[in-house]
Amino acid sequence: MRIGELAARAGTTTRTLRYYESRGLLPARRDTNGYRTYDESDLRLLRQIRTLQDFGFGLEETRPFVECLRAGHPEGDSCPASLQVYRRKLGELDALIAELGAVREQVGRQLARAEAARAALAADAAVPGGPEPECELGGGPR
Amino acid sequence: MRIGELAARAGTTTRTLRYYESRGLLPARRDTNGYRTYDESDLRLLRQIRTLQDFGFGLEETRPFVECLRAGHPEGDSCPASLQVYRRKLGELDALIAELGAVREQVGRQLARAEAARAALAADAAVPGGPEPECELGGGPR
DNA sequence: GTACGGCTTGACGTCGGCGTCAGGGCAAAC
DNA sequence: GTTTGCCCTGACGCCGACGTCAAGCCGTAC
Repeated sequence: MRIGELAARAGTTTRTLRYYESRGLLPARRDTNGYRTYDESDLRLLRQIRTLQDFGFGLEETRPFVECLRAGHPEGDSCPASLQVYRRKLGELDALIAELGAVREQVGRQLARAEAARAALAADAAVPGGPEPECELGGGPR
Repeated sequence: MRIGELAARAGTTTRTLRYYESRGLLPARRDTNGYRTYDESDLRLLRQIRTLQDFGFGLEETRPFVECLRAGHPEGDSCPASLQVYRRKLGELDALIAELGAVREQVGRQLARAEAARAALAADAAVPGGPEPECELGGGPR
């Protein structure tokens, strides 16, 4: 099969395949007119790459999986190097999720605080004789 | 104060301040020799920007906060536009955290599966007369 | 013949937030 | 006078995974 068909079957683009080839990740045979030629095994490699990419793996991180498959192993993660990538990724994910969770909490607190401040201002404005607003925001009369 | 001092006091670089200025986020007055001049209020604006940047906000997302402060409000998040940014960010964070959590789970399952497969192979290799391995990994005959 | 779709290589563009140089000016210290 | 330190503008570099355009070849259909 040629590059367009492979791209379509993997749900990607020809540009992407040429890029992978330029990175040495998915080399192609050439037929007589210079066109790239692929077979079903290439489709498997490509799908492995795409799956990992969808997980957020960098291209280089997919290499051990691809080489594992190319070495004849039944799965891309049948090799120790692939397992190492999995483990490293899990650690990165955990760290990132923890960090994002902390940020989320911080932002949530800031929002709650700011909303409470605004609510206080509004209440002040609504109560005649209440505290004076600090600026044009509250817009209360004096 | 000049650019170097402001940068130092905010824990950032002069390059960063010039960049913010180029984006219209933190304009500077100029003294007679063309040097940028800042005051304490600029330091407040800058610290607001930096805090949000540390939270992962994009530069454009910090703009409402900066403009809020510049308008004379006591806090960068005293304005509705800032609250909107907070809320949008919370949504993005929740979505991202959920997505990363799902990925983490998937990767964790893949790792567990792959490790189990390797353990099975090792056990097979250790037990004479056990099941045959599939490839040179286990190295068994057929 | 020619029009068309698919293929080729090469190279620049994208996005954000700066880093890092190149080349030169201003002011104070020695 | 000259060295030192800070300042200026302008412009390219970076990172990743491609998108997109340019210019041209291959083969088939009309």
